[in-house]
Amino acid sequence: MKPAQLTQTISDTMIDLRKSERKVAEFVLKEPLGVIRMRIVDLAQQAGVSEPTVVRFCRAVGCHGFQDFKLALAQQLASSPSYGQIAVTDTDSTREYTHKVFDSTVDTLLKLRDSLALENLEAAVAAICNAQRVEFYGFGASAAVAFDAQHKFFRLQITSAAYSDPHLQNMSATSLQPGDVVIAISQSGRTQALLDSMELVKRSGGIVIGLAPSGTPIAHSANIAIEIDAKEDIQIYTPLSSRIAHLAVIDVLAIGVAQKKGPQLQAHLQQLQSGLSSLRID
Amino acid sequence: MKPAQLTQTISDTMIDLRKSERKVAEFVLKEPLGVIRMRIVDLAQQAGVSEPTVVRFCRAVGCHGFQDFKLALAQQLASSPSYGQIAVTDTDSTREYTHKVFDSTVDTLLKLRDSLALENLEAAVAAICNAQRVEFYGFGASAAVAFDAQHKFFRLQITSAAYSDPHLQNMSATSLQPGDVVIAISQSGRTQALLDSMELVKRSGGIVIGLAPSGTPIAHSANIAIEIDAKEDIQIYTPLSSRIAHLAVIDVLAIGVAQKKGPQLQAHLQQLQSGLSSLRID
DNA sequence: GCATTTCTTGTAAATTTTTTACATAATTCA
DNA sequence: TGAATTATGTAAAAAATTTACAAGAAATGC
Repeated sequence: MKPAQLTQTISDTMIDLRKSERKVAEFVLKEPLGVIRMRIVDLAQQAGVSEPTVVRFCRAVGCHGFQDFKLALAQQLASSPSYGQIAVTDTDSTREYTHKVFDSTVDTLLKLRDSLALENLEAAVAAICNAQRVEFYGFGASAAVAFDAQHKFFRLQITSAAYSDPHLQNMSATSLQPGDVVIAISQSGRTQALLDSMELVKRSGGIVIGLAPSGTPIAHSANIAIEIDAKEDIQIYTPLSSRIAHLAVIDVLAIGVAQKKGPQLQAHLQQLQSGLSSLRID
Repeated sequence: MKPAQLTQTISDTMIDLRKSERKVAEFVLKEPLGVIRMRIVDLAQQAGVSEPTVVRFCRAVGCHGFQDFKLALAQQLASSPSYGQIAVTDTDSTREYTHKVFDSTVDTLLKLRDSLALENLEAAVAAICNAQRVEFYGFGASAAVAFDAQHKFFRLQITSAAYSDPHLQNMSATSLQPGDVVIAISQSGRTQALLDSMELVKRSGGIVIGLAPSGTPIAHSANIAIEIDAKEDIQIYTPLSSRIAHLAVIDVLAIGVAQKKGPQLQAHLQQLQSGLSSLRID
């Protein structure tokens, strides 16, 4: 019924439109973000046509009326915030680049949310719950993610460790028991040393969960691949959003495990909390 | 400005609402998908209240009026298909909590984006650019943030270190030169050991940038406070979103520094990139 | 426990916004 | 070029939203 991509429909319908309706179409495509806050009179004026023409345009693109049209447009724009150009330039003000950093991060997260393979997540959660030991391997920016993950899972009463040193990884990998889990984290998906460690894990009978971009060697090599295709900012600084994307996925795994472990955990966490409070001041 | 996750806002605001407004809130949360196609009369009737009450409800949750409210709701639903009526399947609960993690993270980020004190960010960037050394201190979950930050700033050709050990922090703090910068990261804002380290830094003439919730001792004690009030998930696990919020702020700082350092950096980063590629496979 | 004040909520009116009806202008085709 | 057709705008009607206000409920003080 409702076209998923309204702007697409508008482009497609364009040739069938009358001259003044086309003016409306062009204006909408040029400034879709502005349109969703406009009244019909504003849009009519700005497009240089009369109000009924706007209504006729809305009907022509398959909507029931103007309100209906705005709603559909708003929905489309909500799912692709990238409509507003996100790229930090030299001349950006503090406010601008702050917004851009947040917006692009949010954008990455929303896209990732909808592209995650749920069955792999479930498999990963199940594997983690069954493991005696859970370890996190990562280098560079992924090392910080690994340590964060370790901290988080440790709190969930899971024996976990994080290694960012290939020697330590190798040593630990060879001592794993069948069923133990290693989560290999890589933003590039192509780190040779990590692949080597993964090989050792698999030889020990361990299960490797890979957090890496799809189609990369690490995603292929993992027993359970959680593919994370965060749009890399190739500019000034590397793994920015992708790192946060990885953390979010770790969070999802942690929640999944927490849910599975159930209420036994609650008591433990409360205890932990009271222990921590002695380190804090009022 | 506009709440990203309207339903979240509605839940949060619920306690402040009057009885009949709450009826509207409950109805909206129960059937959000239906509401976006309703007129104000329909919603009023179905919720069992009068039309002005609906308008008052819309205002109470931060919208300008009913239309505005519907628009915001539509936008959220467009980006959270989980709200759509989907038959309960085996994968559904996974889907649900996955969405919750992402949605609440996004929510936190957007709220933070609009509440950051820009002038403090600018002051922080300026301080970092002037420093000979930049160090990151944090414990627990904030330790991972500190290491991530260290990694990021190191790439920007800034002599940086990260310590999550109070002894190392103290030793390093006493050896700082005036003008050097320490970024103290705390999700609680009340870690005693961190406050002690900060005191030492200040005695050495160093500048302390504090990343902590507003109104906390660490925020007060810092020379430049960047207040981060991420809604803590009191549930199963602690610092979840707040940790990502801290990372995002670090990103903003890094961008700010990168921008100030200007193009001289570009060449350096390219060099770095080619160096890294030897560690990766094709 | 009653009177007074304050806060809630609905009714009805006013305003705003959208849509329809119709007339005029523009275009097409013979 | 002129009749027919289509396109567009004007103005009025309808619909929807918002405001003003009054009645009712709850809370507070005496």
